Amino acid sequence: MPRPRQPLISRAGAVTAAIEIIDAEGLDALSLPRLARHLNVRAPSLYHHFADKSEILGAVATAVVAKTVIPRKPGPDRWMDWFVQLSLNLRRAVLRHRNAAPLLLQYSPRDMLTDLYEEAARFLRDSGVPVEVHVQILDSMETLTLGAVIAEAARPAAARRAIFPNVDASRQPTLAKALEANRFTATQLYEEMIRSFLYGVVHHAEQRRAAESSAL
Amino acid sequence: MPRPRQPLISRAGAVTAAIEIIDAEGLDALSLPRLARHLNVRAPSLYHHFADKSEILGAVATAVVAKTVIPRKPGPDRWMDWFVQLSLNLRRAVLRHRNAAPLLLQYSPRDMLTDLYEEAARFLRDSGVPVEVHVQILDSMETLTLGAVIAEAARPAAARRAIFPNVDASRQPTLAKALEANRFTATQLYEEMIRSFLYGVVHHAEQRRAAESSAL
DNA sequence: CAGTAATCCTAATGTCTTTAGGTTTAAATC
DNA sequence: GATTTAAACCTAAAGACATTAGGATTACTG
Repeated sequence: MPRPRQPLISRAGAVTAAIEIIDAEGLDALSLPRLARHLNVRAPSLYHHFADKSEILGAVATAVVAKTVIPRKPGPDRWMDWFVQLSLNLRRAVLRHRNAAPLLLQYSPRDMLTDLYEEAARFLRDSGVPVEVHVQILDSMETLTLGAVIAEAARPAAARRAIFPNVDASRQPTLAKALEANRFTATQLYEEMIRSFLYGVVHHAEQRRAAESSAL
Repeated sequence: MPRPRQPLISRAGAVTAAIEIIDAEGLDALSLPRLARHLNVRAPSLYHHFADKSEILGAVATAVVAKTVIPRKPGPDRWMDWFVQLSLNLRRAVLRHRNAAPLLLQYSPRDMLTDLYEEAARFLRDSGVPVEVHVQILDSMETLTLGAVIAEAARPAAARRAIFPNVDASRQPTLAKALEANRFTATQLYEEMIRSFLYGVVHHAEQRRAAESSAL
């Protein structure tokens, strides 16, 4: 076949098609022949636009995370809300393409997010949060958010409704009672996790400061 | 070749060999021919002991998590320490075979851990922690611990020392200062994350209770 | 307008997972 | 103890995949 008037493949188009396949049929279904067929093209042609398959997967990971909405900054007394909202937005973005979530492990978006972290660090500083806990907050927020959302996205469909699957009231009575007493949905559990963590960081840090200064 | 006097393959032996290969050469290096060669055997013979490759991977995931040491219970006033120690032990177990960590996503150990969660729920109850937050604690502890450790294990070797890679002091000055002010190692950050979260859960829950009762 | 580079193709290689079917021996049954 | 059954290995082969080599045609570039 000749070179076409207009390219049949574009990076963006290939990534979009890849995401469609992953969404519809899962990560394992994404093969180069499969992707090529979706683009009315042959598999080897993809190598003119990507070095190899992993480059495609990396681009998919980036595209998924890139759709995260960065919230508007509230006043300095509400900095926690900003982080909570950012986490929720990232969670949404990832869960929109939950089959692609495992890619975020291999193709970490941390490089992509460095500028966002600078912005966040400035926001923390301007909000009066002590600089000693900035890294703790940023690092933990990332592992927490990314880790939780990846783990949640990878959960099989069957186990998605129940928070704990396979709990037998006769064999795990205490756990069963705990499940009855729970009033949170999965999203709320996620938000509470973030919120509790942030609350814990500042208060725990304050405690330690007080203990250290009184020890002098 | 005839049937041997003693089986050449055992499930346990195959799993051990698989872990050795994964440790030494990574997850992608584990193919059935590769595993079979390690056992002085041919690839199709493995199908007499496992239904397919995913069953092997699942067994690997279980074996990795199974080495987690479950700490002895302290007094009820120190229940947080128990959870922190449990998380640290799980982290250790996973990081011992960090290349296998991504398997924990697909082959979740949650089924395996149901009895442990029952034990933990009883411990929470006996320690006087209100039953409404039991599920919150257990669920979050799992996603938090597993998510964080998987994310950390998947981090490329180059980025392992630095907590944030690719930070340029001229382009990200605030973040760079935050990194200077940080006094935690990766393990300590992990422990602090768990501890802050637990601290936050109980205090945040207390706050909400107080707010609700005063609203009556 | 000549030369170079882009964009697609077909063909082929080597690897992988998995199935089919054969052979020998161990275990179970009569 | 003889016979049957099932276990545990094998070779061969099918079908899918990632990737490379090399070729054709057209679009750009000077």
